[in-house]
Parts: sequence; structure tokens; C-alpha cells
Amino acid sequence: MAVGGATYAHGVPKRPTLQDVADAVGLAPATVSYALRGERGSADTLARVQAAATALGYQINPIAAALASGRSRTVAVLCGSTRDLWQQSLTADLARALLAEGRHALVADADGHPEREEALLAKLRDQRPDGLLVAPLDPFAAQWEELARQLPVVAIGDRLAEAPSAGAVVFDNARGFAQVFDHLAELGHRRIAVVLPERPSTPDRPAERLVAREARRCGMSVDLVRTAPATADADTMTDHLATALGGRDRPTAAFCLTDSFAFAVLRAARRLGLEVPGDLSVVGFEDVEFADLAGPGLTTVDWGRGAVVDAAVGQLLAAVDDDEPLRTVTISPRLVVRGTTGPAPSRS
Amino acid sequence: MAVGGATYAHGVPKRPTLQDVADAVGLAPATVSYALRGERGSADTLARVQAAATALGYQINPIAAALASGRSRTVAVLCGSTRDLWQQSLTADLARALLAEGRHALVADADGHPEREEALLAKLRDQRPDGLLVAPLDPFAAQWEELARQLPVVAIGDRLAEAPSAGAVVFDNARGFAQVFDHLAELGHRRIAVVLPERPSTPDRPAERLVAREARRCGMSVDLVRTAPATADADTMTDHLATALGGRDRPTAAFCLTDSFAFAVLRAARRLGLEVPGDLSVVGFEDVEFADLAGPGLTTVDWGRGAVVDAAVGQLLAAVDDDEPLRTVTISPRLVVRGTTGPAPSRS
DNA sequence: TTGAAAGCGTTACCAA
DNA sequence: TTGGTAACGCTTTCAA
Repeated sequence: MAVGGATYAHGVPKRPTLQDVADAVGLAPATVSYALRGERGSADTLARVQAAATALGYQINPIAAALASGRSRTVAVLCGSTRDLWQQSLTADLARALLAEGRHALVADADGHPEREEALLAKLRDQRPDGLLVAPLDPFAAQWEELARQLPVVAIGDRLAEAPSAGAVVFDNARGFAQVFDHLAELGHRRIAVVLPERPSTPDRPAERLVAREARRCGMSVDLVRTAPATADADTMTDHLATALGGRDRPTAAFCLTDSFAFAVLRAARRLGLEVPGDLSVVGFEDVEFADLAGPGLTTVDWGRGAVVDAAVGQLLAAVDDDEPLRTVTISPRLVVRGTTGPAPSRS
Repeated sequence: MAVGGATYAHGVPKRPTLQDVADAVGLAPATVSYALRGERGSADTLARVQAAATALGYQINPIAAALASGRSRTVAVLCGSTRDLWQQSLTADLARALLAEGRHALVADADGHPEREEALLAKLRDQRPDGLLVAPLDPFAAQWEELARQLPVVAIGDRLAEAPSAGAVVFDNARGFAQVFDHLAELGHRRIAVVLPERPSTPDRPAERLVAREARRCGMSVDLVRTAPATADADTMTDHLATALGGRDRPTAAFCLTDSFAFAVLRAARRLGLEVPGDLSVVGFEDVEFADLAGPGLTTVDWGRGAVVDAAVGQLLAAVDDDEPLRTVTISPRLVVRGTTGPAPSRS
């Protein structure tokens, strides 16, 4: 029975309920409920109910509705780490898009830890969201399978290996990689570093294989630099990259699979006294808003976050509302070359 | 009665309820409820209930709990515009902090429109959050008063003029402005531009007055450049600023009340062919993560977002859980001078 | 088209 | 300490 803290209990003016509206118009609550939702009712009833509702200032109680119907009109958004800039923006955009569609966003952030992802998922599920949008940390986890059977799930970035029934919005990495390698090859780079996250590659981001293939195709040699995903601690990442990119026989370009990595590389370059792009070309793979400011040498791949958001939210809500099947949508890359990204250094 | 889309209805294995646990241990649901919450029960009862609950895999249904108790264990987070980088990060940090305290975050974004702020507020209120964290677009709106009477509200950035009962986390702008002006004066700047949002100044950000006072104190002349808050359209902002900062008798420094503005100024400077900081010193007022990358001349004021988040979440939850009074917390500025911000240009 | 009644899964009051 | 029971406010089935 609603108690509420002493401080706030009195201020709440006991909002009108369905019963109040029903009393006002002399109808049964059920009738009012249907009328308010436009499910049925004669034109007359409908009008009277509407009038009474607005007169009383009736607002539905979504919690009661959720309990009774089993649907909360809320969508859970679970993201791997909002410390990563692109994911942070993605999360914000998803929330905005959901709101525009009349759904609330229940957001959670696994903060880089797969085990936290699992725990959060359980909690989110308890909130009975109508659907789930997730940028998975561990797309191979077994839990996805059960979850995807229970409610519509759309994964962003990686297909959920164990949950074929889930939808996905994935990136055409093959083309993206090809564009980047072509670009770097044209500039004359022969030896590049590829900065990528430590976590295992996935079905949709088989980064290592793609790198190997492209390197072969372009006749390049590649240093793989594995880096912990974005954390609160930018310095550690910078240190790590400075070590990897410095040294005598260093690469002439760095291809970063995340713009957060690219920023760390730019910082590392600065510490090493390397000019970008004079001494080191840097390519990001996400195109966050201010990539253009981050460095004159920062070329990026733009995946069109708007398209990602539309595809994800669109198909999720279609599944929720109209039971439409989920599918995999592939996003195409567009290379954004900013300023002069080359020329390739002339030293051997 | 739970219907669920045809596709997902079957997959849901009908989770155990309190009743199921009660049946298992041969106690009343009420007893189990109390035991599970550790509110009462003998050691024996408690143990048996725990065991049965884990055995059955019982998970509480938060929606039913919310309906019965009137508390949702959810906190609404309403932000003026997640297109602004600082606010976007703030929102992400708030959500993370809330999660760490066992609360879910219901996030909404007014996207720069005060009228949307009002509408969203109404919808959020319907979700019966236990509290509200808000970076208000319009701190003068009348609605805050009623809202703050109904549930704990903590405003970030501006005190809510009409709602004295609400808490606040505000920035010590007087000191922040003084630090910036001192810094610029030391570098020898005599004429600066101040880039600030169009919306009316507020009790806690009486920007214009502070600017006037500081300018007088430091013997500077000031151009006020009013700019629409961050939008999706960075180009427009850049155009606007390029106009304001170009011209024959242009200022030698720009003090931007938002880092988003600072970025726009950097873009404008680039378009105008101005060197930063050679031709134009730029000072931001927020210190977003990658400010150090955005330009060598970008000095910022760091308000410690972590402190803001702690203060806001801390006092809100104290009010929610322990009925503690809300208060106004003031955050102190710290000037972060990066690289060489001067020297002041030598032309008169 | 309308309504009565049975939930939905908890919490909280009050009596035992 | 425990348990019965009445909310909480809505949705949905089923009968009128």
C-alpha cells in the first residue's frame, strides 16, 4: 500500500484512477479502459470517456498496465561500455529514437565486463521490457539464446552467435577494411599497425582474418596491437600504444578499430614526438562527431550512426508491435578522408 | 492477462512467483516476502525460504513490487540535450552510478526544446520513478515546483527557481569565470569573445553579469556571441561563429561556456585560417575527455564530472532511501591549461 | 457494445 | 514471529 517517504507522501495528490473516470461517466472500468485505448466503444461512449478523462486529468498508471498486460512499453538498452565514445553516442541516440516512438529507454552499461553484462541482463529482464537493444560485449554467450526466445532482441555490432532468432545490425567490415587498406596502400604505406580490442574476434568482426587477407592483398606487413577496450583511464592506453608504436622499426600508419583507440594513438604519437600525419597516418573506424578536430591526419570510416539507430529501433519495434520477424541488417562503410592523410613517409 | 506476441509467448517459461516459493516451504506468501527482504522471520524460516527461492530460481517481479509498494527502484534522468557532449557523458555517468546503487535509470532527452522537457516530465512521472535527476533546460518553469513536492528532485547545473525543495548541484561560475579571465588577462588579451547559449541566463549561471564584472575587473572589452545550443547540425554553428570571430577588428581570444561551443570555435578558426592559439586563444568551460586532442590551444575549466555525479546521485538516493533533506552542492572549478595557450597576439 | 469478475505478483496492515 | 486478507490499478476473458 503506497507509503512513500514522510516528506513526499502528502504532496502527492492521489491521482485519479480508471475507476474514478468510470464513476464519472457511469460506466464500468473495463469499458473505460477499452475506450481510452480506442479498442472499442460507441462514438458517444468514446467521446464521454475522453472528456471525463481529460477533465479529471487522468493519466494511465503504466506500472499497473504493465503488470496486467505483461508489456511495459519500455525497451532495455544494454551497451558494452559507455566509456567508448561511439557507444556513448549510440546509446544516447537510441534512447532518443525510442522516446520518439513512445517507448521509454531503460539503459544499462556493462562497463566493459562480460560478467556484468550477464548480471545486468538478468536484472533488465526482470523489468519486463518489451524488447532489448544490445551492443554485446560477448556475442558468444549462451544466455542470448534463451533471452532471444523470450523477447525481441536486436544486437548491434555483432550477430549473437547462439541466438539465431535475434535481429542484428552489423557492419560490413570486409568492405570497410578494404577501403582503409586501399587508402593506405595508395598513400604508399607498406607497414602498418592495426589497433584492436583484446576480446576475441567475432563472427561479424573477424578482425584478424580480415586484416590478414587485406594485408596480403595489398602487400603490406601488419603489427597487431591488442588493447583493452576503453576505460576510465586514458593514460594507460596511451602508454601501451606509445610502446607499440615507438621504436626503431615502427609502422608508418595506424588503423584503429575504434575511434577511442585512434584518440589514444594520437596522444601516444604526441608523446613520442611523431607528427600526424607526417610521421604517422592514423585511421579510425567509427567517425565520432569531433573526429575532424582530433587531428588533421585522422581519416575515419563513417558507418552512419543514424542508419544504425533507425535499423535497430525500426526492426525491434516492428517485432514488438506487429510480430514481424527480426533480421540482420548490414551497414555500409564510407571512408572519410580528412585533410592530407599521407603522404607516406619516404624512409624505407 | 499476459498475451505476448505469438512468437515469444511460448518461449517464456512462466517464472516462479512468490506463491510458488511459499508453497514449496509451506508458508504464506507474506512471510516469504518478508523473509526474502530480510525484514523479519526466524533464522530457520529465513534459511528455508532462501533455499527454496534459489532452488526454484525465483526472481522478484519488480513491476508487481512497484505496484504494491509505490516505489519503482527506478530513477528518471532527464537531460537537456544529449547532443551536447558534456551532457551526453554526464547522462552516461549518471546511469552507471545509479546502476551501481541498484537503481535503474530511465533516461530521456529533451533534445534542446523546453516544451519537450515539459512533456517528457509528465511521461516520466507516470512511470513512478523514485526520484529525478535533471539537467534542466528551463530552470524557471513552474512545473518544477509541483514535481519537487511529489518526489525527490536534484537539478544539475541550475537551481530550480520555483522549487526550493529540490536539491541542486551547481557550478561555482563566479570562480570559474574569474580563473578564465585572470588567465586570459595574464596572457595579455584585451579583447575577447564570450560564446554563450541563447537561452536566458539563470540564477546559477548569470553569465552576462559575471562576464561584465570580470571584464571590468580585468580591463577587457568583450563581444558576446550568442549561439543556439548544440544541435545535430554542427555546420550552422560553425558558420555563425566564423562570422562572429572573423572580421578586421576581431577578438584575440574566445571563451566558450560549453565545450561544444569551443569545438565549433575551433572549426570556425580553421575555416578562417586562424591559428590556435597563435591567432586566437580558445578556452572551454567543461573539459570533456578529448579536449586535449581537439586543439593545442584549448584550455578548459574542469568541473570534475565524477564529483558532480557523486553529489547528485548521492543526495538523491539519500533522500529516497533515508528521507534526508536535499541541498545545494557547489562544485569548484579547476583551470586546465594545455600546452601554450598564449601568447597574446602582439597586434594592438 | 457493455460489464462483471478474475487475475497480474507483490506489499502492508492487522490480528493471531 | 506468522498468516490472512485487502489493496495496488490496470487488462482481458467471458457472458450478457
